[in-house]
Amino acid sequence: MAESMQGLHRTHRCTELTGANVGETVTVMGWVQKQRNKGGVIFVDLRDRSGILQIIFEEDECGTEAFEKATKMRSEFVVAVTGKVTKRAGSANENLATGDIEVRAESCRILSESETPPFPVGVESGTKEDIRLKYRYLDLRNPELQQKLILRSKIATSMRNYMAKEGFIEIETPTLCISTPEGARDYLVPSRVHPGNFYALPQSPQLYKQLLMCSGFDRYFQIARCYRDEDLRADRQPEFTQADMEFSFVDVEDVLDVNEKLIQTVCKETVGMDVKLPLPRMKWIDAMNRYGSDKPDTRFGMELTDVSEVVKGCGFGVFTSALENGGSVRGLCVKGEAGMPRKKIDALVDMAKGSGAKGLAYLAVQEDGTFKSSFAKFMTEEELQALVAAMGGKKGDLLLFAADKNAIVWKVLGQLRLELGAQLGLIDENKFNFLWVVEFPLFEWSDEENRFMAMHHPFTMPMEEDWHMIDTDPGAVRAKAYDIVLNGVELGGGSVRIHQDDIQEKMFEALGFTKERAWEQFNFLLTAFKYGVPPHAGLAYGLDRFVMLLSKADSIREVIAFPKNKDATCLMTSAPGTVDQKQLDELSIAIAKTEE
RNA sequence: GGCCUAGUGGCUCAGUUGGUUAGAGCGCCGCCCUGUCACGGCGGAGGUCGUCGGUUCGAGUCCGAUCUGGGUCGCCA
Repeated sequence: MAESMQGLHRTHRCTELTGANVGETVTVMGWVQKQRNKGGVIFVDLRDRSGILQIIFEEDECGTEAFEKATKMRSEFVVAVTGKVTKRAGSANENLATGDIEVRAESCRILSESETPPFPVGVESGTKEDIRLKYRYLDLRNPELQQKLILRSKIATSMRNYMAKEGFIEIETPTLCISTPEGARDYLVPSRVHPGNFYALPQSPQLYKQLLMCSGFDRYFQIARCYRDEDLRADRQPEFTQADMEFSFVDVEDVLDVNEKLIQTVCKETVGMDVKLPLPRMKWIDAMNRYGSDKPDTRFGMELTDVSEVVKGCGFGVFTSALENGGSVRGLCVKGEAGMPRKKIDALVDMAKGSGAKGLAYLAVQEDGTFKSSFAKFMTEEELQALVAAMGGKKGDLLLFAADKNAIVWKVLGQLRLELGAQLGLIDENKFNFLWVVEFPLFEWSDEENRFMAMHHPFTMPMEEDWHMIDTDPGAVRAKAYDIVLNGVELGGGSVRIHQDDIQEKMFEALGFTKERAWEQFNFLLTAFKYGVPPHAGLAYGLDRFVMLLSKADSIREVIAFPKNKDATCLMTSAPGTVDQKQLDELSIAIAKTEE
């Protein structure tokens, strides 16, 4: 029987009470974490979002009625207790913030009873994630999870405050938008009023914020929900949150400068971390050459080495044919791992194949100076020695090589590097390495589409010094685009936008758009640009990832209150679900039968 | 869509080369206990091993399919 709380007022949260409150009569409310019945005395650990407080029930003090209720209290009952704060008579509990005090109950109410929960609540239980997601509201009672959401709130608040102070105006943009073709798949929303027409949920407020610049808002900021209908990962959800900004009358430096200070401020205010400025910068090409990634984890070394020149003309066909096809040969030097068991090496080879390599060549420099290698027989001793020297290989080192097109070699070795870094414990988990990656290519070639695609988006400003190559060698043109990377995770990215119509036209041309098609798809933006557009630039953070990293969570799901699983299903609500025929009819939608 | 991985009482797990009534800890229920806080003591309930099919005298244990969760590749301008 649940009781009313009529006439009761909570005076404190559990851990708001300290020794200073001894003697006060207080009323606390929360969930029963644990009841310990000693017969004549009952202890109840009461939990609220602040933490845990011990309540003690003794029949002489609280009366028979309250004592009887305390007897019935079970885990997750919601109770209210009024009593006097006292120093504990017994020993203190050092594990609790309130471990030296307790509340001696004078009366209590059971506000809500609870069935036995499906898994232990409020503690680390090791319960599988699908069960926890189904009962997310219970899992969220866990203090660790609560702390992550509280940190999220602090980060968002800190960002807002900073941006406001810097003169940014927070403006909401629509979530019912027009679908645009480039980029990720859109989530579509059918229009009832316009049968056969669809809104798209925004993948980002990109175009709107550029229009706001056209409107003269000068500095815009928004914490915006975004949607992408692509397959999920540990750090990807179908809906996620961007901390989004745009500036007028600026260039790259201005954007980076404000954002460095933003990062410094947020880190200091939320987790007390000091971030030294300026943040390091790395050109995209250097990031790829050194780390095989455009979001390098610089917490450890093991950088890639390009040995193309060294193996040119050697006897190993895999290497030479890769070079002949315009590719490269690069390697990783894994210190002290010459003795790595064959099985582990094979696993690395499989991993390399999984990311597109045809194979992975290895060479172990054994302690006696001899080589154990998958390709030594194809090369002369001199060639091998030169290769080892180029790699900086010493006795006891394991050298791994990939030979292919640059894109594949980078990817394979970049991934192996991360895997080995993790396996060998090279990563210092206490480091927070922020890094700007700048001078991204403007385009990347798509084999699938057989054309150049915008690496960032079609409104990204090329670097002026590269513009002359737009016709002759578009792949070599760099963009005024930048990413902010933290510990190997892309935290955010942005660019300077094109505000000159001739450049924009050329861009569309390079991307294979006809003028008509470009106008068809981006009509509103291109029209707006005809009426006076300021030079502008911006950046957006993946807020979820930011929180994930600052809270040291393993998955973005831990910092989102109600996340979806990897198939984009909500295990709690079962969304997405089917709808009534009536609803479909109103939307003029027929479901194509899917074969079993 | 591909690959890897897991699926045994409410939770976390064990389960040997396939062999009689499938185990443990926690939790749960009952009784006892006035200083516990991973409380303690005694007693008890609860699973047919994700599902379907196959091999076998016999399957949690082998095979096939399938479902569900997680990771990953493709994908994510």
